[in-house]
Amino acid sequence: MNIPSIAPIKCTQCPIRHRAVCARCDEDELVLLESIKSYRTFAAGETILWRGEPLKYVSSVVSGVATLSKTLQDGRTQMVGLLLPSDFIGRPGRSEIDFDVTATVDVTLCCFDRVKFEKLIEQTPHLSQRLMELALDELDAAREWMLLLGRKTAREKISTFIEMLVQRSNTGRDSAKQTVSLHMTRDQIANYLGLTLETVSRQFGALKKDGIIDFSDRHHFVVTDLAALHDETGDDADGGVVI
Amino acid sequence: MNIPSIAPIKCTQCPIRHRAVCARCDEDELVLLESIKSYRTFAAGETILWRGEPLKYVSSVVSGVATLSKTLQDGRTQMVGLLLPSDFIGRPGRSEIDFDVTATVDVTLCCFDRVKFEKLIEQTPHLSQRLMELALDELDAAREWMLLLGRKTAREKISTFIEMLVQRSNTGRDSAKQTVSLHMTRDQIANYLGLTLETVSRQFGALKKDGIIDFSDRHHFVVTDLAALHDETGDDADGGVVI
DNA sequence: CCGCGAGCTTGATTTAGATCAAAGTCGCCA
DNA sequence: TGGCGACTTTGATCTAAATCAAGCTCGCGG
Repeated sequence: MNIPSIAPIKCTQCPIRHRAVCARCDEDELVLLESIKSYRTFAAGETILWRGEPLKYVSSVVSGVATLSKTLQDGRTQMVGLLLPSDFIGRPGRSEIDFDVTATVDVTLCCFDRVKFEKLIEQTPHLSQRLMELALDELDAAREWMLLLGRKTAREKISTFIEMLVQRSNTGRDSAKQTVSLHMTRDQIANYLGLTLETVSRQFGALKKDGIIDFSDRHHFVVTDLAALHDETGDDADGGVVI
Repeated sequence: MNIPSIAPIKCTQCPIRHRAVCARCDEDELVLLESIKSYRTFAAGETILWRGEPLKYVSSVVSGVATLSKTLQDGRTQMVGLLLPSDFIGRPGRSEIDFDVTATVDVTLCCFDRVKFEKLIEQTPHLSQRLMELALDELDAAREWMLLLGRKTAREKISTFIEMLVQRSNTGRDSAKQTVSLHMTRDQIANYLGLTLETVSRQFGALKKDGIIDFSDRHHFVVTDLAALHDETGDDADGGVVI
């Protein structure tokens, strides 16, 4: 549990300044936010929030990756969201959330006192506008995932997952063969895709055998044939981009 | 195609006034909305919007039921949302949507010119605040559905679906045995639950045989044992409500 | 350097739900 | 009033993925 305690960053120098809930805020608004913010860190594996726990803070992910998951009576669980830097946790106007939030790698959060944040939202259109955008983006992602969970085969699920990782790691740079890192265990991937860990393992094996991906070790691989990968996702041409 | 052409209603007398995107607006703001609104009706079965089609309007459902659905290359489809009165269609800042919207029964929409609505949002915090709430509510529903699609068995899916219908039809009144109406065909239900229509039919049959529900005809039934129904959903006690 | 344990792979078997295939029901229009 | 077509039920069979069951790999602490 040796978590590096990060010194609070000035909002103006914050790495997620232009994408987080504060993206549209001007200098004056940032000052107000700055006055109610504090940083918190969580080690990989730690639970950030339990389902039903009273929400003292809402927050933005500054660094790391966290997951949202829901559980049935008998313990079956389904991941219902993946939080990356700039994503928002919590919702104004509700004092608890209906899923668990867990850090998959070390996570740093920028936390705002929930009640104060709610008051700020009433007075700061830039905040509610941005939060609306973030919520609508997440809604789009959730719907894409519903299609995957409801209708895709195991191979299509894994291919879609890999394609998503590639798109995420292609941050602007040339889209040539890049090594993709899996920060999640097979079990977590299974949880995300609505599969079992054995099926995940078998499908990775099959894609490797078919010459579509190539593992260097269990957590790193290269996509050797992006077009073939896309064909395996079941999505129609260029998912979403209009021709 | 004999759609009753509804005369535009004054916002102040609108049945969804207190729940739709305009819920938080004051009298002055309503006047502005009224100036850019128009009504449109769609017959049962008609497509309201095609995926990728340029969005000229955003709108609120005034009456009827519409579905959002996504389709894979080979035609498999998954419903990703159910729109009831007061739900919102479209998103400011994006000129198209990534799913089809279809009327399941006759639908009336209150439409706003998209570009004008976007400008109004910039100046009207009450609109973006409400739209944020609506989006967050839908996001909660989508996540609940992801759990269902990813992890529930056919019987659990059908039971959850029925429980949802009961909760919707219990509008305040005493929760005694009420007749529940299915406005959807078996095929549409299958689409919603990530099943096939045969499985839906068999599970309805099984629940009837087990004395949990009782059909009067194919589209109307009574839940004879609500507690037993809940036990079949796989959810833990009282789904979401804290004790 | 060894051994332990978490995570992963691989194989055998089972099963829930899909798929394929009739036949039954019912509203509706001619 | 009869028959067509959309919707539904029911049955037989098939199959993708779950489940059950060993082993394997590899990083880490003693």
